[in-house]
Amino acid sequence: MTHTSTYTLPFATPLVRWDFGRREKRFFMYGCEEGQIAHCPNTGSMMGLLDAKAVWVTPYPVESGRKLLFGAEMMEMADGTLVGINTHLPNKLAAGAIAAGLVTGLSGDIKIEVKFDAKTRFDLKVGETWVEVKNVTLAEGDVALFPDAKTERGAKHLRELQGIVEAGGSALQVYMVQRADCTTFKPAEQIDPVYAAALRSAMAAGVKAVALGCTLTKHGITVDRTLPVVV
DNA sequence: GTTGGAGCTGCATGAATTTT
DNA sequence: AAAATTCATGCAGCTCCAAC
Repeated sequence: MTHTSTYTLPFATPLVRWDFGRREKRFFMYGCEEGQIAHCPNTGSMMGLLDAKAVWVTPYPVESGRKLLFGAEMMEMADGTLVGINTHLPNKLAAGAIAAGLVTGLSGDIKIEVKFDAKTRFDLKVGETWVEVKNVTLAEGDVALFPDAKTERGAKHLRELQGIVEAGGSALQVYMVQRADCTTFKPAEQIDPVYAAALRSAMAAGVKAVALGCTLTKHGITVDRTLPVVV
């Protein structure tokens, strides 16, 4: 490959920057000034992101009916790195990136939130390949890490993907790295060794894994490169 | 009888706060 | 010290009723 295609997901309106105050009770992001309260759309622990110097928020229209008129989208770290925290976006980003041809060896119709059986659904199905997407926000140096907290579910998903491959199917795990300062991806061995082992096992069985890197601005998120997955 | 949609309930989420 | 509660939101899975 001599060049890489990209995919950009623009924000509906440009984000607004607040000096970061604190996160409270899971759902609230406070700026430093009076009245700066935003909904936090990230269900995770957000490890490493809560000493940010700023939070970038998207304004919601009054007629949206939301109680909070802002939603947090990105954290700005001390070194200026922007980290996307909206856990609803990775599926769209992955679908767009795949459609744009960023992931080699994948083709066919892209469907979102596809039922696998009565209990399980996967984030995407591309042609005959089942795809699970994870949002990555944690990094150590230039290494992106997942998960940022123990995730039994995540390991379960990997075992399911492995089951698909062992039954003769095709499966892919996508890590959507919503920050621009990483050059490789690794499972977070220290945080969740069970997950790391499950990833190695799945990959050995033939589950593909790819990490996609993003560049973020107040106008949108661009998926612009792949990162090597090192296990 | 069958289908579709509106509208409701309940679940899931993590951590601080409050109650027991 | 442990258990329950709270917070906003999205979504799955219901029910109910109207339109065929």
